[in-house]
Amino acid sequence: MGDDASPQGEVRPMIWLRPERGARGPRPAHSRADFAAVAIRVADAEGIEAVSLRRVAGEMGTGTTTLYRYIATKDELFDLMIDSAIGEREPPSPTGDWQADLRAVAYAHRAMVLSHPWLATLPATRPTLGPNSLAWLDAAYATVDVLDLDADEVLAQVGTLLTFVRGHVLDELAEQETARRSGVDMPTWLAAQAQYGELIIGSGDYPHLSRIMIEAETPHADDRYERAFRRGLDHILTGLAHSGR
Amino acid sequence: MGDDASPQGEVRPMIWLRPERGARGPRPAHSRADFAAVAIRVADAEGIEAVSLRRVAGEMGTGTTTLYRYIATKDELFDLMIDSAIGEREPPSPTGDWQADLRAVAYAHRAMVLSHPWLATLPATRPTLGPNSLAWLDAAYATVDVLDLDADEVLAQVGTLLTFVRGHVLDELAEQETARRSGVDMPTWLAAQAQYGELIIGSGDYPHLSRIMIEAETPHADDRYERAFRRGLDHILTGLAHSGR
DNA sequence: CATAACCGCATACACTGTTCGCAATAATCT
DNA sequence: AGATTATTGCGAACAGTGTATGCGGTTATG
Repeated sequence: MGDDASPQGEVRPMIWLRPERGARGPRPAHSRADFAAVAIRVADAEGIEAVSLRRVAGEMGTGTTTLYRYIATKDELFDLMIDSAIGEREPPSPTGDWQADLRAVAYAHRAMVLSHPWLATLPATRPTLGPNSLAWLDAAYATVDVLDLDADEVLAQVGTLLTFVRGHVLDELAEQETARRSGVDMPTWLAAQAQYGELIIGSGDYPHLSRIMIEAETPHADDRYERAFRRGLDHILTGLAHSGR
Repeated sequence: MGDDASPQGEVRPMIWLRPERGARGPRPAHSRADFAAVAIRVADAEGIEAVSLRRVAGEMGTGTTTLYRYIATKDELFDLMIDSAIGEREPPSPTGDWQADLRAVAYAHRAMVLSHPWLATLPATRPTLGPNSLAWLDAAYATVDVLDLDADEVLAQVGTLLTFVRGHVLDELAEQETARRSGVDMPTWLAAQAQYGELIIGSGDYPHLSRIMIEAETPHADDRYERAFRRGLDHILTGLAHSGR
């Protein structure tokens, strides 16, 4: 019988494969980029949870379901937002010093996500494959392409780095995002958090955790995330340098 | 007037600080753990998006709004799920070989998330601070506590590692999760994906990306994620070993 | 010039998280 | 003991969501 074991029918081609407008009908009044732009504005100002189809449509003066002439699903609107935001910046161009270049890519990536916090949470389990995302990925690969490593090694190295960056920014944003979503201001939230810390230490369980919380200075510094990021990068780049043969 | 500049009122204490039941009223018919368990069952079977308050309540035979006697918000149900799932496994106990121990922690963490895919996406911007989560964190710190590094170094090292693990598992799950959510089976989805790959290569933009896609062998291997994970870990551990003085 | 494809949109549907109010219950205070 | 008070379970209702369907007007193709 062969392999027609697939119960489901066709896959809808992803948005990047569908033409922006059909060849027949009237000229569309807007563009994908338009909708992405206003959605980004809303997300930046009020958080990703404020982005609803009705809101975006309203903000642009069109009927709600008009959006479905441009996207097939809300997730596709997110795809547009992501790729559009990534397109705001040019990926740094390689200088030949691969360590410095990788650092630059990492910092640029971090800056990008920090300026659009919703970027950190959205692509969680959705690959971002729009043209701008691909350009950045290409740039990342370009920086290590000067070494003559085999392709698999390059893949692993860039993968490790980008993976770390994403994870780090998630941590970095967790704090302020949680505070924002719970609707309290940072000082209040930090105080509540500190109180819980005391309780953890006082409980006597978690001895190692407690020691760190007491002794470490980094968590109290204003630039703690900056420092954690640099240190993490150091660790990874050192690792890369020592394993490239 | 002092510093009442905080416009918002009180912070609702997080769920771990509120008693499981009040001292006054009738004995509750269920427990937080009960609700967490059934929510986990639903999420495992049908994905996190199938977890709604009505569904969980119905699955347990209670009225929908009864849930609000146990949790204050849906996010808190997620908190319970996360900590409960983490509690299914004991964190590995240190042997003294810190490199091997960190590896063990990393692999255990990965296994945990792979067995409950929704764990990867949920805690995105929400810190998980339940008792079981804290126990795991403590275990992670314990493994590197044998070295006499200063607290800040420990913090950075463990942070780097866990950050990497989380990011990696997100990648690892992205593929199957996207396929699942779009409702097609893996072969169909992979075929569609490969077609897009051809297009990327054919376009001529993205030269470095294309080279990797063509030359690398890892992406075609069945155990590609296994290998990527081991390689990433190698990079990081090497980095840690060389920077710990 | 008929036909077919496409745009914008109003209506409707099934569902979501959450608020409110009320009867029943159990611990506490007088 | 009896009155008081905090809590539990829950039905009803609300404001909001993403999306399917169908219809009249618009544009290009045969």
